[in-house]
Amino acid sequence: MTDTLPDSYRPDQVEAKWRARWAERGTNQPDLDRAARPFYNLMMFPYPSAEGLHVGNMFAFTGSDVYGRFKRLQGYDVFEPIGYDAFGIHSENYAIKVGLHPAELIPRNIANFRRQLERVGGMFDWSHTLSTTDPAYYKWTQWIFLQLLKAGKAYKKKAAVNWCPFDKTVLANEQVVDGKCERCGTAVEQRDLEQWFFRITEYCDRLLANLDTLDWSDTTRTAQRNWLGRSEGAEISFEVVGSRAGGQAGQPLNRPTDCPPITVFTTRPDTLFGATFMVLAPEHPLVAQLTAPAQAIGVRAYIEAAASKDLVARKVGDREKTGIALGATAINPVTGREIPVWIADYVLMEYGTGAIMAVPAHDERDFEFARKYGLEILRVLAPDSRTISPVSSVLSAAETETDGYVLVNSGRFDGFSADAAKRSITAELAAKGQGKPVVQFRLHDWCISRQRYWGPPIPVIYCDACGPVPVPEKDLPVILPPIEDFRPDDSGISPLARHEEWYFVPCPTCGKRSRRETDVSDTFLDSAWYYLRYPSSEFDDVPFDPARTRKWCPVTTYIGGNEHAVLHLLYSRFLAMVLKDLGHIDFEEPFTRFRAHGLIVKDGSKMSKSRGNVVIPDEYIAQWGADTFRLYLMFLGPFQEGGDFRDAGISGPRRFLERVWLMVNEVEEGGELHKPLVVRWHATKKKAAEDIEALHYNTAIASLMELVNAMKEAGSRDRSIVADLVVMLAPFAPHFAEECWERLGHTTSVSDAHWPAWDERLVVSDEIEMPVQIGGKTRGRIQLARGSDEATAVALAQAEVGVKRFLDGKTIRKVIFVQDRLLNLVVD
RNA sequence: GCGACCGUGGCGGAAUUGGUAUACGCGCCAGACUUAGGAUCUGGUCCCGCAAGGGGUGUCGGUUCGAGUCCGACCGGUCGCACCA
Repeated sequence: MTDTLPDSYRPDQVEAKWRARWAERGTNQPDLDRAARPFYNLMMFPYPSAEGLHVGNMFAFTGSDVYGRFKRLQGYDVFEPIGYDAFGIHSENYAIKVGLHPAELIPRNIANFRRQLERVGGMFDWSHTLSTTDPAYYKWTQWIFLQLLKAGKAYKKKAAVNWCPFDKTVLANEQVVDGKCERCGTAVEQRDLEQWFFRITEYCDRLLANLDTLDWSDTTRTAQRNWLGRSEGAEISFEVVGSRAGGQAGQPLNRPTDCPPITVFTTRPDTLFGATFMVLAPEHPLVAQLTAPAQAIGVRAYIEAAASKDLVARKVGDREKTGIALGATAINPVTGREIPVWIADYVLMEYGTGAIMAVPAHDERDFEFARKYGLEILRVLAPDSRTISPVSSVLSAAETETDGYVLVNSGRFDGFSADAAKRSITAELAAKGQGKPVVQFRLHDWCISRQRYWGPPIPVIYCDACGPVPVPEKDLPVILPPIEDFRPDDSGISPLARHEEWYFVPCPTCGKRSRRETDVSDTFLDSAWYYLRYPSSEFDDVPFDPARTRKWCPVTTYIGGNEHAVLHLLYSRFLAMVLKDLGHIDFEEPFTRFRAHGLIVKDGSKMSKSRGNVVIPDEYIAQWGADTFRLYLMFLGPFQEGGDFRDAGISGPRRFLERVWLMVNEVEEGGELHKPLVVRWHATKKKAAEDIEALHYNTAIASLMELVNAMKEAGSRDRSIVADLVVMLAPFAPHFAEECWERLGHTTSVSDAHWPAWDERLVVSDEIEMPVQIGGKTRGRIQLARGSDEATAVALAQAEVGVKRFLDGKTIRKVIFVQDRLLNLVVD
């Protein structure tokens, strides 16, 4: 056990020694049941790719680890787990590409990840690791699905989905970028499939309201707010005229029919007088009834063309608007005028009611459409009601900047402000039963179905007699069968359906031969609850033990990438709310504090395989050691902003460690310390602590370097200072600090030391060198006692050389004195 | 298009409430020690100028005794979202 290392700093030996000791001693395993001050330090678990951890992962994990180690030095019982988000399309596609089975690849990748994670010195509790692909884990993912199903929060419906013909699977809207599959770049189509959904939209209000209570970075909260997309407005009903009920031919136009009114959602009920036509989404259920016979052929062709596009292509904003009139008219409820009804694919069935009232004068899209098809444009907002002629003014573009405008061409509402008109018009419509105030969200229900292999099977059985039957909890997990032919085909049926022994099962209710659900669930479901599993990972009879969960959850601090600011974090929040409502947990916000880290770039551009600038950390760690590598990553830029990885920079942190190493090995006892060094010492203890708490690791490290520089300058290797330095370095360079700590005579781990206390009276010196400015320009300096207010007198008496000549022939008009900061003499 | 953020030496980056611009590190220059150094140590390093001094934080303007910091306009960049009615 007394591994004697040479006097020169040999990172490879030091790090190997301490890795072994930590494992032997269980240094990084808090007692989860008895911890007095639990601190759950979570980082986003990685997808275990075949390439191994890249520098970006290392940066993120190290930054989180530094924070966890710091909290431990502050006396917390820090639980810092790590695991693997190993299910999902990414693994499956890679497996297909290299012709191996994911079940074979993933364990191999995980082993490699673990080796790297240990090598870099993370304070991970390996006794509580997990992989989402482990049946002991996904058993509970399936259990969660069943709880939602039981509670009516999961449902199945046929829905238009994005279909990637290459990956042969459904994609979430978020996975489609510019009409293309985010993974493979193939153009996405639209298909109708039966899908499982979670009712996240029921939680919109809570998801939004709680944001104000969270200690999260503003950018992340803003992103979530935008994603939820709350807007206030009104639903308005338009009676239909001149349509043909049931699409039958031969009835005269222009007479009321039994067609129900068209309901639209608008945020601008104040512009209702300017609604000169209506537009429905091509999929709108009333389209068939509203289509006049003369238009039937054209309308059908238009609908088919729209359906052949993917859902995202429909949403690309700069596309030219197209549409077709249905040959029906509706009645504007406030003007009584008949306005034509059109369909156009710029109106989306998924938002609002799938129908809009078009106000071309004040909406760019409607304006463009009206221009193209020669529809009436009627201005209803103007700077002043008297300056605008009552007839429609000619506009060259939609007038959308209408702050402070008032209504015109709006009958009895002329002169109303937009806000007043919104209220009044909505109220009037409501009184007539033709409208009501409505709040809309942009968020849709969460589609969790994936027609894929590599995921947890959704635990449902379809029986011809009993219908869909949930798999009984005692039968969980529904094991993902180890089939060889896991490739998806374009049938839209999961590969699992081809596996007959698995596919056909007796109905749990009646025992008849039935079929399993063959869709697997979204990877985001795996990751939406993993934080609950870590503290309880050794329990196999419950997903999360109540006592453990109460002690450790919610997560104290969560650090991760902003790319998950919306989906992962939103889904996790939603699931926590559901689990709380169902009585499984007693909190509804899973992550008390969230911070997003920055991105590491290489030579100014994002690292990517295609650019060929991906940095493999292993080589750097081998050459420089994990401690130097960690220190460098944390020093190269602000953690929350990321930075540029450049080879040259890494030698600085290494030299710094070498210097500290020398000090430790030549440490001196006792001796008197010069005041400036004492001040620097105490100031560093304070500043480094504050900086680490704020995740300003780069400046924390800089302050430690300054302390070392000050010691060198003073020729001091004082034992107390060196010991404090070692402790403060421990979060960044843990193996190094352990070795130094031992050499200083300690037998316990440096991670069980305490962050050095500072004396608040000693963090600033009592002598100040104060700048003296004349007219705002620094002309000299004076020595002054802290707290002194005699700067002016001192400056005039003491600073002849530097200051006086600037005062010759001038009058001092004003004296600006900021205590302990500066003196500014304003002259004429 | 909308939203958020950001422009500081040769480079990565520091700068409490507006208060000595460029901390810390890299690189570079000079010197020392060396058979040697791409090791180590010492000193220097925003620009112009011998100096006194002057200029300087993307550009232009404003507020202020004082602006990297606040306000307005513009230029450039990064990241989200994107026909959301």
